[in-house]
Amino acid sequence: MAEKKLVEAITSMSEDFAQWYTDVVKKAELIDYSNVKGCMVIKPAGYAIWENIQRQLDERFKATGVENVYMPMFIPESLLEKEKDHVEGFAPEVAWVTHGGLNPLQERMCVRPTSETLFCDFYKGDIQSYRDLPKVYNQWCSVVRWEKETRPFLRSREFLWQEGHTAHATAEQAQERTEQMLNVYADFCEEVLAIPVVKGRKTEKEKFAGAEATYTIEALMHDGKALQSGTSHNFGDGFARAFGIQFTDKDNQLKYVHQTSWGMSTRIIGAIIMVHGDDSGLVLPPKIAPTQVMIIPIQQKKEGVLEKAYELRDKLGSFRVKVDDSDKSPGWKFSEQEMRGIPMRVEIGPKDIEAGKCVICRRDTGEKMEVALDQLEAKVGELLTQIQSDMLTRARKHLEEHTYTATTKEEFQETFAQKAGFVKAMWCGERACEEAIKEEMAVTSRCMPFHQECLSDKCVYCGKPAKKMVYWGRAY
RNA sequence: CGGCGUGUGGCUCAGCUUGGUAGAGCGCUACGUUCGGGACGUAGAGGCCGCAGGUUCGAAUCCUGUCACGCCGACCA
Repeated sequence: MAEKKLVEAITSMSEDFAQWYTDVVKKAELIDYSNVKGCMVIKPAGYAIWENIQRQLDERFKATGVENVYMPMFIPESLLEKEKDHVEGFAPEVAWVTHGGLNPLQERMCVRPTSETLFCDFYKGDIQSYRDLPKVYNQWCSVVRWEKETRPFLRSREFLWQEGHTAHATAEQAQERTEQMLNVYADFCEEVLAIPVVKGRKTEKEKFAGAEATYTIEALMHDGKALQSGTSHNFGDGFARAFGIQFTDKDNQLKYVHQTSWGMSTRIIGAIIMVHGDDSGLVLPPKIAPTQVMIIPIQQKKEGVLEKAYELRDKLGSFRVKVDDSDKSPGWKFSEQEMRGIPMRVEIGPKDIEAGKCVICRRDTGEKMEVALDQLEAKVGELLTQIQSDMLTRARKHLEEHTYTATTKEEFQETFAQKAGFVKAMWCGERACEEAIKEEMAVTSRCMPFHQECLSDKCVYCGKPAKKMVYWGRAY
């Protein structure tokens, strides 16, 4: 992290974390607020991050056999209503289309809040035989949920995401796909975004409307709040029964398919900001940064300086490099590069050219060093790799240092009163108990991790026999 | 949905109490000097004061209504 605060315009994290977040989002020019409440304008710097996420995630999907499709953005009311739990979960937050031009519609349609019902309606006609299975489809699209309180990336009324929807012949295959995709998300977060996550299963209370089981990856933000960063659901044959999606199996029996769905959204950009950012602005992991290296010429009007800068850019052609040749002062450009989170900076001026070297500076640590021009390419490659891995190490340390345990109710309350982070504690498995915890302490169960530990044999809250260890926390 | 608050150049805001015909800083444009941590000078462009009524000789300012946005709560992946 940079030693001192270099940019006055950004509120420091310790002063007001929410304001810091808003300042970073604006100063890094990721978005602009629009005149449509709860909807944001994603600007080039923000959209380029999303494009990198899309490209790298899509490659990982395709490697597991996923095919992309596109579904309608409208859902007729009768279709949305077919699965009871699902409609109950989403009805309070859908936007309705009631007119076509000047005429009222016979049946109103909602703008998709998620597309399970559309995929089910499609699969119903498209699947007849076991030979048609599995279906492993995904779509990149936007969805609409009429949120009352909105924040850039974290919760907006329209957001971009991908939603995968699969249909399988057996429950085992569906479960396997559910876990496979959760692992794709977790690996992507750690390897590309340098964000460590906790993998686990949601409780009944927190699971997706209509799912049999919901799995999640939970990340910990710098302020100690949790952010659900990706989900994967196993629907069993619930939707198949509601929609009548049947196939004839090898044994000539008519059976219902088993389905899954999984998604990751632009919300993950909020996680990148809140996991890696510092008081000078955004800090992007090299693998996701639209620009990895910014070359800043010093005294660029002096003969040969700009030419040298362009020459270095061409020499660094295997990375994503830009030259800031605007007529701002160097100090301005430094701040700009820092606010935007560009991982590395190269300074090149007349003195450097004469000495055959340049100055490079890491965004994550602020460390500056001199490098001979003929070693620049190797050094940049080496440092970008180092930054990526250091960022993950730092984030992992933060996660570990802000994960606490509690075995008694007093300890549980005390920890949340004094610390911000995850608290691992045993739970009896009863919904009423979970609700009481939320009511009394304003924390929710984040997940029941795959890596279970036995901290005690009693529920941390009610003292009844414990069934699961749960990660608890305050969430975005 | 409930409580509070705010609408004045692109942005942040002053002016409103006590009506007299719109200001500052930043940003923007042009030219020049600068350039190793947000440089400076000179000249310039840009606003029917959220909207609609009303009071008045005269309204950014007073009155009524309305719309939008923000924050806090409730709800919510």
